[in-house]
Amino acid sequence: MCQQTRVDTVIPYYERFLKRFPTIATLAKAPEDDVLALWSGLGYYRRARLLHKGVREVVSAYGGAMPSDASARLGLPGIGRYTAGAIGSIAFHKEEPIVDGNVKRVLSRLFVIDTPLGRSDTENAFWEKAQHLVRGDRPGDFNQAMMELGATICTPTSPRCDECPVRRHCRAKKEARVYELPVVLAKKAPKIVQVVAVIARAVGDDDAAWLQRCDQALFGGLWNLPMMEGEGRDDAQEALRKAGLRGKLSSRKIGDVVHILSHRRMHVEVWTAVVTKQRGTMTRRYVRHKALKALGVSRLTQKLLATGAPPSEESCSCRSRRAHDRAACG
DNA sequence: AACGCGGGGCG
DNA sequence: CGCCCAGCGTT
Repeated sequence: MCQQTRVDTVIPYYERFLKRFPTIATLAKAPEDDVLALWSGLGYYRRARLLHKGVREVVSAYGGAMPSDASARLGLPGIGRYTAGAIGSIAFHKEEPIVDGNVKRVLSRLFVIDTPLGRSDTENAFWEKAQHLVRGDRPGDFNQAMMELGATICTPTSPRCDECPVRRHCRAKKEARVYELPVVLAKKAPKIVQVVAVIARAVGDDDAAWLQRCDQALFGGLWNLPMMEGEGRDDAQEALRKAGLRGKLSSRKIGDVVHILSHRRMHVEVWTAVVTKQRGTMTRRYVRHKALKALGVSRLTQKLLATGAPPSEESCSCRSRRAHDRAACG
């Protein structure tokens, strides 16, 4: 969960997740929908799918116990250098390094590593330094201390060098280059995408909306509304058709939603439709609002569904459940 | 060696 | 509004 996501954001998800899946066995046994349901809103949903896949492999290939061997760990889905090192150093007390965003900042300053982040030579330099430093009988504590140092003292914009326990060893401080490190390359501007989405309800049943589980890269494994790139009524109609639905589209869009991702800026037109009743399949079906929390759903989908339901008092914990369900599905 | 992949909180 | 976060897998 902590891959590219702040610890403070993760904590409530983590608590809920471990309450529901306290062991490798329970997680391995669970359907993917259950796993994604608890991940909903956290983002980077591939992490959840890889975790699930990895845990199943731990069961099938290693008898349900995380392998202590480093290369075996690295071979598991979802486990890269960082996670392998975290497990190795913290769980197995092995002298394995950890390099995360915090550690990169600390090391780049400590040793003046001034090549750009993300470049392989730069990244290798970090791992080499970290590997060299993690010596002793408490590698887990050392690694966590490095991350903590980066999180609390050696911060991106306002480092507190006067309080830094390793200030005397810091080459960047000595050379007054702390503020120029690490070197971050300019990131590409997010691509703007115009999208139409349709909240489709069956005739005589306004309590459920048609969702389909997509497997493509964006929001893979999650349940989404019929959606496609485009704008206007014709494209909304096309989205409905592509979803395999027949029915009447609303005369106008009912709203617009802007959704910001790190690499995309999505402008979404929200339409509604009343469609002929239809049986669902494994990957597409009507979902009642109450059943929504049992499935993986992105924030975007939550926003889109909420567009048809102006918040009465509180957004989620309504007293009148039925009215809320009805409203939230358009 | 680059790039795609969410979402939120803070300056 | 921009930045960056206890990264990983794919191309």
